[in-house]
Amino acid sequence: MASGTTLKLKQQRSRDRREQILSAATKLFGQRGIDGTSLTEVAAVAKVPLSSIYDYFEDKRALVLDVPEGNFEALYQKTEPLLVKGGDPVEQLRIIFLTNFQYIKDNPSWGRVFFLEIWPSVLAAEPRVKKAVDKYALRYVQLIKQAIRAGTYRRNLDPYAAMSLMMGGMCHLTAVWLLYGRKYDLVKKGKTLFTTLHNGFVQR
Amino acid sequence: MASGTTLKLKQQRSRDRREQILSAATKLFGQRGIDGTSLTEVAAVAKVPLSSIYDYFEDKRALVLDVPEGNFEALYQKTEPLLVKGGDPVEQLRIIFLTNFQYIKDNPSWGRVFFLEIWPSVLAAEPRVKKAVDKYALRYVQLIKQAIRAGTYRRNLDPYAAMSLMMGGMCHLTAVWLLYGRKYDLVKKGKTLFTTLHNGFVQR
Amino acid sequence: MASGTTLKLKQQRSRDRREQILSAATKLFGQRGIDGTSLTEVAAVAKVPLSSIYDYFEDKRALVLDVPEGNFEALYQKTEPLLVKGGDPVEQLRIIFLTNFQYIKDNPSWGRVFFLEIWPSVLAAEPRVKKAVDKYALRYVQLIKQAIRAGTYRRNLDPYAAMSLMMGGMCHLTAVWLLYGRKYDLVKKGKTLFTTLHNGFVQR
Amino acid sequence: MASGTTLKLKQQRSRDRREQILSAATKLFGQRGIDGTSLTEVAAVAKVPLSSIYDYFEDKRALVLDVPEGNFEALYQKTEPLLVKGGDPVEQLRIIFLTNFQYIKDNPSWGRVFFLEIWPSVLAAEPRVKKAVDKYALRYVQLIKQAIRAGTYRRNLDPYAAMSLMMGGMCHLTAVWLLYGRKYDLVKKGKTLFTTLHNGFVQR
DNA sequence: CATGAATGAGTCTTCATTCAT
DNA sequence: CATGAATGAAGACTCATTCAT
Repeated sequence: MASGTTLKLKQQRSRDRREQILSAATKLFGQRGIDGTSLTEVAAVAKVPLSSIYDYFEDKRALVLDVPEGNFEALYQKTEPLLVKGGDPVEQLRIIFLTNFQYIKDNPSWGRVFFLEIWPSVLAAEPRVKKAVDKYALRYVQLIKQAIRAGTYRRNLDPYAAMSLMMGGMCHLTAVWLLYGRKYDLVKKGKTLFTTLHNGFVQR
Repeated sequence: MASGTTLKLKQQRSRDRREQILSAATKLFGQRGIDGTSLTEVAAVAKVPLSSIYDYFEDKRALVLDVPEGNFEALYQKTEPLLVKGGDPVEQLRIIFLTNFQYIKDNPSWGRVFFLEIWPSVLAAEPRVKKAVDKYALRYVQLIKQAIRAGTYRRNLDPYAAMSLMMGGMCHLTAVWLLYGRKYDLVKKGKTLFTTLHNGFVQR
Repeated sequence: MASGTTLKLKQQRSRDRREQILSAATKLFGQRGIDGTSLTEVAAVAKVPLSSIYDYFEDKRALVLDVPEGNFEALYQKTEPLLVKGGDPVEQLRIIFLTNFQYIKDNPSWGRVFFLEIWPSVLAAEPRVKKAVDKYALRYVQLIKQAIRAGTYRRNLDPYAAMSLMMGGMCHLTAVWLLYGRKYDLVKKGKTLFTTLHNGFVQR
Repeated sequence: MASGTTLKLKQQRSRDRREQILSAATKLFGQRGIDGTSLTEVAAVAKVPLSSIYDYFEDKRALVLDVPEGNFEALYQKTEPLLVKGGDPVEQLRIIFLTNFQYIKDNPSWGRVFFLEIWPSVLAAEPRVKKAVDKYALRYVQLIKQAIRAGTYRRNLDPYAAMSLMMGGMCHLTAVWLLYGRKYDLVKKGKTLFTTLHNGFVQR
């Protein structure tokens, strides 16, 4: 029993440390960029010995890749409950889009890392991240296709171009928001974005 | 006479070397990222001794900053002749937007550096680059405003959101195009983008 | 117990390496000058990897500054036991002066670095070194003042000029001794110096 | 004739440039130290193309060595007229000593280079400088010996130790004067130094 | 003599990563 | 699992010096 308890405690502690490291990494990567952040710094901020990072992550690359993965997971968990299964595809698109803005607003560090570091970086070609991004993008494409089939969006709308506009717009808006000091309400601007795009997508 | 010729030859040679370095840098920065590219590599690709880089650029930062500046210059020179002064603002917007896609298509290296490295990076906060980018973005904003005033675009269109969609869409489309091996016609996709956005912008 | 022993061993090893580096630096700085000595050379002589130097010293400057500091400490520890507290100020002056010569004789490397590199260099303006030097010089001044008050040294003796003569004489004598191959007995010459100066200082 | 005139003009110009370079070097060496000064900087201050330095000096070492030599020459020319041939050796010693202080006061740059850079540096072992310094020092020794023979200075005075005190005192005083911002009258302090030393040298 | 341009050899410094304990 | 210490490999940058003209 004792050893079982100890084990659990240890596992808990392990998870905590892992989180500490990931969170420190996210913060620092966002602030100074991935290449501008040394593992020594990550360790310092995470209050963990440098070499302990290697107990949780294979190497720096693995750590970098885990940052978006964990956040994508969290984003999904936030989005899922809000989606009314079988509901209007456009409404679902709207929810997904805006929830993402909300998530960025709540986790600007991650926004910074993802939109200014990971996504643009060649790492997006990195299978693990690419898969997550593709999966996310694919969802947009599918909902757009559904909306076309449902007759809400026009027949000749290119679902991929449409998705590019949604993701690109989000990326640009977020980048500007971050670079200029988060002076306005990101989610509100996100709504404007969605409306404008929606106007361009609908059947007349 | 002779010395004049010599001088010209020398100046020509200098310009050439500078171009070689700049071009090597653009290429490598796009391929491996700015931080992932060492000046040693730049020198090797440019077929110039490492220390010669310092004859033309103050330091690495200066080299990095010169990449977008030079290309912005070139982009302007390509765009300007195409613009019919006093013409329809929407048509001008279209030309500027598509010329940019054409330029990227012709200079994918630069597209890579700019859209995947410089623009998203904190460097966009770098005065010199920021100025160039702002100037470019402002042009979009102004034309959109003109189109609103002319009644072509709807009154309640947020010109900045609209610009974000145009630039973000371009960025995303380019990134995907680059990351997935330039398999399709970028300019054509750019046209689709413009049409879709235009549809969302117009007055009904 | 075991871990205690291990810790001590580790600490011992660390101290040793630090000493090795410091000693190599002292030697090389004296031989080739500070600027003429590369950290690569220091590492080689200390038989330590170059990057390990940075485990013990912040940077080259810190290493340079640690050379005089450590030796001043050692010099103090040699001098202190010899001073009879409350004794004759002139006798104390004599002891301090001659102990320094003895220390130089025993550690010519340090003499070289200190008198030919650090003291004359602008580094003497470096707060850390300046403080140590000032403290040392001040001692001379105070003892001279005491001797004046005691009536041993003449009323109109400028204590600072007197100190300059003592320190300058030591510096010059040491430099010559070093540059000309340590051919004579430094301490003996030091005694001559002291006597001559003393003659110039006393009340008649 | 014409060519002769041209030649002379050229020679004059050459001498000027040489002086410019030497003067710039003296200034910069004094300010930043010899190793801290690059030839590029010397060229910039001397307003001469970098490569022209090599038309006048074999290499940096040669330039460094020429700095004290030229100044020793100038110092001699200042001192010589003041010396009454065949006069009292002590008086001559005094004149030489004080003229040197005056020269330093008038040319603090040189003082800095010589006392803080060249003299203490290993360069003093450099034959050319060593010779000049030795010659200068020898003069002191000879005058001191004369004073001993004349019965002014005591029989058992070690002329070399006496000289060390004079030169060392001058060096130390100058260094302090320079490092602490030349706050007091150097020549006046020099007089105090001489008097004190003289007191220690004389026969009783 | 004059000089702009070029360059090779080095310097300090950083950092991801390993390993013994 | 934990961790302090160690290190190899590399990077940005400098500078004395050369050379073609």
